[in-house]
Amino acid sequence: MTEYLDSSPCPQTPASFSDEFITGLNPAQREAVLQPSGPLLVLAGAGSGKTRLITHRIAHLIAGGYARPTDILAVTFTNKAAGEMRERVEQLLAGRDSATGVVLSTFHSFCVRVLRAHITELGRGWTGSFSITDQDDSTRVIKSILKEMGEDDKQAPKAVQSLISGAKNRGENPETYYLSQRKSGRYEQLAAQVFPRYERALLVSNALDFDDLLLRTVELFRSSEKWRSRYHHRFCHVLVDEYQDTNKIQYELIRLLAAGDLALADEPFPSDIWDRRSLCCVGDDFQAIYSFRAADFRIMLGFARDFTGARTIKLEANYRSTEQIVGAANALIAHNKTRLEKTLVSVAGPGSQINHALLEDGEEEARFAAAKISEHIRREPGLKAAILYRTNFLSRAFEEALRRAGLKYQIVGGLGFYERAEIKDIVAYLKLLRNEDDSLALARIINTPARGIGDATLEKLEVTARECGISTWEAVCLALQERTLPKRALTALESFKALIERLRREANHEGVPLPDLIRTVITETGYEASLIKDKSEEAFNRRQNLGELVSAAAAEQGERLDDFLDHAALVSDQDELEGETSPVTLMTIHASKGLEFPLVFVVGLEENLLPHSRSLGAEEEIEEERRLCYVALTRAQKYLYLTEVKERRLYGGCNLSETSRFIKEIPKDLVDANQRLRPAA
DNA sequence: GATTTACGCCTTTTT
DNA sequence: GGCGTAAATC
Repeated sequence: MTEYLDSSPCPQTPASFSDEFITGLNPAQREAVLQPSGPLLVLAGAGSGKTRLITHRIAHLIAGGYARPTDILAVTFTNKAAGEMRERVEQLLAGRDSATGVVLSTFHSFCVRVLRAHITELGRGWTGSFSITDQDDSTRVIKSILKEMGEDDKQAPKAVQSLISGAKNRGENPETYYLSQRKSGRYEQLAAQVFPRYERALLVSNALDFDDLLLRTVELFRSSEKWRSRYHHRFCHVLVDEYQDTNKIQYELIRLLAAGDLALADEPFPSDIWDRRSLCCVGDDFQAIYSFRAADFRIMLGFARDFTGARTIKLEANYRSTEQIVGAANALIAHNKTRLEKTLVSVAGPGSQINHALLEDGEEEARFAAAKISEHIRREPGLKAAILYRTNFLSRAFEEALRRAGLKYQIVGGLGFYERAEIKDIVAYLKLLRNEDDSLALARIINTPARGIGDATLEKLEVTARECGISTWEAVCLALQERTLPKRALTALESFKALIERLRREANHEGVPLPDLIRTVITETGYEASLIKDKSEEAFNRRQNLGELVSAAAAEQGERLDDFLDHAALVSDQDELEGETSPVTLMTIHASKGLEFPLVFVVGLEENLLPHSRSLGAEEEIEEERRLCYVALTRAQKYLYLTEVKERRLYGGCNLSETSRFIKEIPKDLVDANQRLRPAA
């Protein structure tokens, strides 16, 4: 585990002025790059060169002598964004300085590193080998707590999980949440009851959920003067990407890093704290589409108030899209009340009109898209297209139509590699090897493959564990000692325990390469044998996936088990979207943020779909849907098609559709509404 | 303890 | 209309 803290405090006076990294930038971008100290908010409109700005700023800080690479922390929301930025900074500095020391990571992986090094000092019982619990597992824990409480509502686990997650991201703890929820709805009351038990369950498992990663890091910095000040002094230059998507905890973390001790008091910071440091937050309130995940773009709107002396720079030149597309997006977003003043101007020049088509039904809509894409590609070979929709179930019809049209496509979303059952199983074994108290991992694999330890046995072990306040693994050891279970169960448990201990010795043995360890786990546990026995095609695929897991471990030369597990927990499907080789990409609008395509279809532009029926309540929700539509439109570079349907089939039934209000908010003169599906050739 | 059948669900989801 | 979970059966 690499530690962050090993360097002396930040310098420094600039060695020499360098204008090397501002050539080719527009005046607003230059201003943002050439501001080496102080708080800076950059409002970066869609397609305004945000990544360019961040990477050039980092390069300038280093090459200009304002900072050493190790003084810089840049946080993003996805591993993909972090990776791309690292690559570009390295290119910019190629041959002279190295960007290797720059800490460029996601909020979550940054926090994991900090916590692996210091979490014991929180004194709450977690150790540095804590497990990371994903959303799926955390819902599972909540489900079992609810079951114990005699609550068997099917929606409850997910609802409660999201309420608890929301509460944690707002900085609430079980006590404050309980007090604030006395008079609220059913799920809220349930959540208030589950919350403390959930927290205890994670602690006993020596596990942290995604929210904890942020929360406990903030807790550590708040409680430990030493680490707060060490990290504050270490990172004099902090950059935050997608600032509109930060939540309260992330904001608190940024404050602690930027201001150190001063962040504890609820007072404005004196301006001299910025003498040798900077905080640069980059975002676009028009693209805030994650409030359902507790992100709060009002944090960004309050930047100037929070950081006195802050400068705000707007990047309003759009290099991506034609005038028509930018015009439509501007007109649409103008209908939102809560937003900062900002008008995107296309510098890409005029293009063709936006196309709007009203089709009979979903099938015709799909055929229309496929036909138009073929037509465009015939005219401009190599053109890349995207089909964007609000909800995943819309993808089906398009897949079918694209297949028939002979167009290759890729779908973003769905099950990621590390979300597949067989991968999660093997990862669960590995987690258990590192952290024996991980009762979630243990529950997952204790009878996978089947080894005669059934639900009844596991249930008894878990009850004992709960009653004694110990982990399930400890309960297994206890049961074996006291012989408190039927003979058959004990025999099965005995050999399970021996298996895990054997594997653990293997894992702790220095010099065993990780791929070999994973191979051993796959074979020794009988996992592979059970897949070989199963003659189905699915079992075959699973074996292939496990092979990929071994290759993934082999690809990272010399990676340790700890790092591999962290990687597996924090990597997402989004990150794997590389090499857009297919001519057509299908995805939700959410997944498309940050991407661009010459040809874009935004489909299903109907009331109840976009805006979604569940968002029709409050005005704020409609505004979020409008921002979602804004994100969709601004993905397009040259050609944009908006489609809707007269009759939409939902869950078997047929529904008459109504044109989305967002279509009506786009000026008519920008739109060619006479698009028809011509009979297929 | 494993296999089958029926029931009930159906927004988005950076980590 | 299709999928995943959960009770019911062998």
